[in-house]
Amino acid sequence: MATLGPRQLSNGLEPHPKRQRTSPSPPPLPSSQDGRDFLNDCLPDDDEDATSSQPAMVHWKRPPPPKLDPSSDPLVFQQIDIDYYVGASTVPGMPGMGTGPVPVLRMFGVTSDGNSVCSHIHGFLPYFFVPAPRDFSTQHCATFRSALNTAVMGDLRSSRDNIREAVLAVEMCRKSSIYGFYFNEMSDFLRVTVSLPKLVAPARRLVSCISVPPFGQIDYQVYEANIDFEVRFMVDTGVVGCSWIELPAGKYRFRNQSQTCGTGTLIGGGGASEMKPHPPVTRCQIEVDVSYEDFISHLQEGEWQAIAPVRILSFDIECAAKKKGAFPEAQRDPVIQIANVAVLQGETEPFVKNVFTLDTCAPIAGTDVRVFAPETKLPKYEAELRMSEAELRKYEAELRKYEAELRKCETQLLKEWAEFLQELDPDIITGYNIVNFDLPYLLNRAKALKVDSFPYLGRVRDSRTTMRDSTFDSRAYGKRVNKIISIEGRIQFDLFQILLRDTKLRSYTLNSVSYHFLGEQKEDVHHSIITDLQKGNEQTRRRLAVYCVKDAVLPIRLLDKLMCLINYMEMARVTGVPLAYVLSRGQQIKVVSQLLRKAREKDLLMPVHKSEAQEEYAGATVIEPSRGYYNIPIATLDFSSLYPSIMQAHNLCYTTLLFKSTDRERLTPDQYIRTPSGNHFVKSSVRKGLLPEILEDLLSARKKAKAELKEEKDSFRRKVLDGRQLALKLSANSVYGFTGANVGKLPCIEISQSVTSFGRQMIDQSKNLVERKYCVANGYPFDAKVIYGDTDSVMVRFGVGTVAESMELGREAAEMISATFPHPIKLEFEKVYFPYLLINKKRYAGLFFTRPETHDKMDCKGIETVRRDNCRLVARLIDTCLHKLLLDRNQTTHCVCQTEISDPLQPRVDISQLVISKELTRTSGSKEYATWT
DNA sequence: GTTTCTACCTAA
DNA sequence: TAAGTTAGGTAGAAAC
Repeated sequence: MATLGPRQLSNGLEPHPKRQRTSPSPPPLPSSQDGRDFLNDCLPDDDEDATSSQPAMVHWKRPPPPKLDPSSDPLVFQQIDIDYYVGASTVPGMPGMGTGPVPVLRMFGVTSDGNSVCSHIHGFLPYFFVPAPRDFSTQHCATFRSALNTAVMGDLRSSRDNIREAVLAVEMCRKSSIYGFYFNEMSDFLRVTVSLPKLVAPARRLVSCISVPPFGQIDYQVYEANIDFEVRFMVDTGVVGCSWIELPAGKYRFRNQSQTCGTGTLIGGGGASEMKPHPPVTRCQIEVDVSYEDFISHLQEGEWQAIAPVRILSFDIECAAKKKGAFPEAQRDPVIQIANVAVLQGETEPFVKNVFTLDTCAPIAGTDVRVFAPETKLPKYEAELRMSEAELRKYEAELRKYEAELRKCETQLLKEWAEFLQELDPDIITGYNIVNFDLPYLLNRAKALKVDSFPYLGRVRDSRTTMRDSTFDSRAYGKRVNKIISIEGRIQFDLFQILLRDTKLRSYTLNSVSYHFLGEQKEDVHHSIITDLQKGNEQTRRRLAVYCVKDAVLPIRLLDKLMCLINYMEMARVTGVPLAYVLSRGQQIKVVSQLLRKAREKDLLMPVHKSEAQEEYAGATVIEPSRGYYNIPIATLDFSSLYPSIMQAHNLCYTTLLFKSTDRERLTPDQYIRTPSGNHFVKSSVRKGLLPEILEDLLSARKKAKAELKEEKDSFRRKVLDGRQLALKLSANSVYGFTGANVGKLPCIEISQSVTSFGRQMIDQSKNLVERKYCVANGYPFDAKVIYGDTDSVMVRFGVGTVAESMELGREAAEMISATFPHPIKLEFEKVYFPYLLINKKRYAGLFFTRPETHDKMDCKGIETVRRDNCRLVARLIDTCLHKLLLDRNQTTHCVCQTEISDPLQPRVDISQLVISKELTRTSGSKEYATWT
């Protein structure tokens, strides 16, 4: 699938009419302190074309959409956002027709030619299940529906919003619960369909309150009543996040290409009643209607793995506080600049680079400067003492006039920026902290200036962009307070939030992040001088604009380097959730999405979990460390993907869990297992668990990523592939976490405690096996000893003196031990540490060898050097100590240490006793000093 | 002056 | 509403 190049983009497009080139030949760029023009690195110069009246970076409209004939041409696009709205019923032959408002799903996406698409999807309705009462039959469905409908409608009272029917259908079906093994037997369930997603909650609550004769009131366990509507839809229609969607010819209907769809066929089957086409409601180039039963979601194979030429806009704003150095307030302080950079996914050069400036600004090479300047100039201010009263009054009047004009300019700037955004029509909006700063500031500022046309940044024309606060509290990510900004159809891909989620850095300023990932500093304009630069002249404002543009360029470059978009799209595809979920939600929803898909294939239902206080359960073993400095090689053996492999090997799943001893009695002993924690599960020969299947999928995807990693030469792309395989591993690991999630969608302590109990048993067994085999009694020169181990690893001192010998024994031992465990459990030799400093549980360091010749790196775990809750100086000091201890063993320091390390096997040096008194840490100039004892 | 609890962060 | 897990080190405050 070819991506769209800039050449095609500009084809036939006029430059933006409002744009005025500020100068035909830009003056020289200002230089940074070291004399190097730091911007040349990222801003391509278009000087060669300086005399042209159509400079680069001004064509931002999308290519014109092709003329499609819906009766013969399919419409194919990559969907990037899915949501729903409540609208009037439009599709004939669907349940709920004519009963009032119905939910309509919406897919936003991009075609391979770079056209934006919105597809309204009709006819899909929310539902949930309850077990059918004993002796229930189809003839009872109507009574049941009516009783529940009455209850829900009564519950709605004043908030009915024209809803005429709440419960649309009650049907019988054969299903089984996912939770527990019931001999593969199906039983009768009732599928309750309601007219709107928001009615699921009251219906689910009231279903246990109604009395349906002759069954009476029943306290139902409800199933799948807690599934997000989008996820429900995607699971049922086989759509995964960011998949390619094909609307076959004859199955969809245009809203905005009246010239090509004059007599389009009706959606939902050849009824005689010709429908009037709906007018378009979005700003997408192609807007269509389709039935939820009539589209194809392509599996991510072959050409359907491609990524459409998605438009990414990065922007950054500058605002100037009235008071120097104060934090700007949108109520009072103006937005003085907005820089915008746009690229197509897959390309490195931006096709738009501009900056909106309040007041004049000198030209910047390669950047379209759009000036919003007042006619009058800022009046010259002389020191008060020198001005006469008349002069002062005149000055103040001029100042007021100037400021009023400036306000008008700012209003215009905001207005035109919103228009620019709509014309550019980005699929992805990025930047640095845009969600919690730039966007709220712009929205608040537009409100303060009464720019009524501003807060319409989404793709739905009349839908206002709104803001609200939300808190995200998870044990894994901690508590986070964020703004939620509604920009329908565009994904807010805030790089700051992404880095906060995916990385653990000491500092998250754009500057330090750029340095960390791009090896490049951005020279910060300190916020205290922004106001002065703005109050200066067109050159000082230009300087500010250059920084502003750079702040918009950097997120794009970071996004590209870290391959964030691709990785997130991959994650959405693998786990099946919408792209936006990967950014804004936790791990659980991904597991739920996968679980629901697998369950659906087998007619299994997920119960709604009633949250009650869960018991705590035991986790992993940490082998008591034999603390010390080891001057001989230590081999490390690891179980790869321990918990996932345990779940696979022992078929641990909701669907294989045996609750009652009476159930076990119906099985032969070879049909089930007892886990070390005393729980029982049927073997895969009886029924294969869903969780093991999901894990197989994830781990095979990981294998693929690792294979690609092996082929990849570019070091940064290697890191990215490494990141992907790590993400898949994390996803696989979170399957275990999901079953143990205390406040979760479906915790199952039997599974999680069985997993950890197997793990404990395995690490014990590995320790025993290796120590029992590699001993003097068996003819080996030394008694091997496991000096440490944590969860899935054992560190073995074989006693041999060389890395090569240690590796040889390590490989052999790993193979020997692996053979004692069922597939796919595998203990692998991973590395040798030599020398190795074992300080404490979860605190150690060593030189890391994967080949006998040279060490790969110095590996530090849990020590101050890798922790972020101490000052950098402490980390550096400890790092130096570790270098001296591990690397310069025969240097001066060695002597210092040597007095304490007489016998390498007898620990003397305990680095944890190096106490650093942080109070004595001080800073002088650019250097830090520490006093330590 | 010791023990206990809490916050924070990391290992796996 | 939605939020992966337990084990465990270290530092400093609070409790005894």
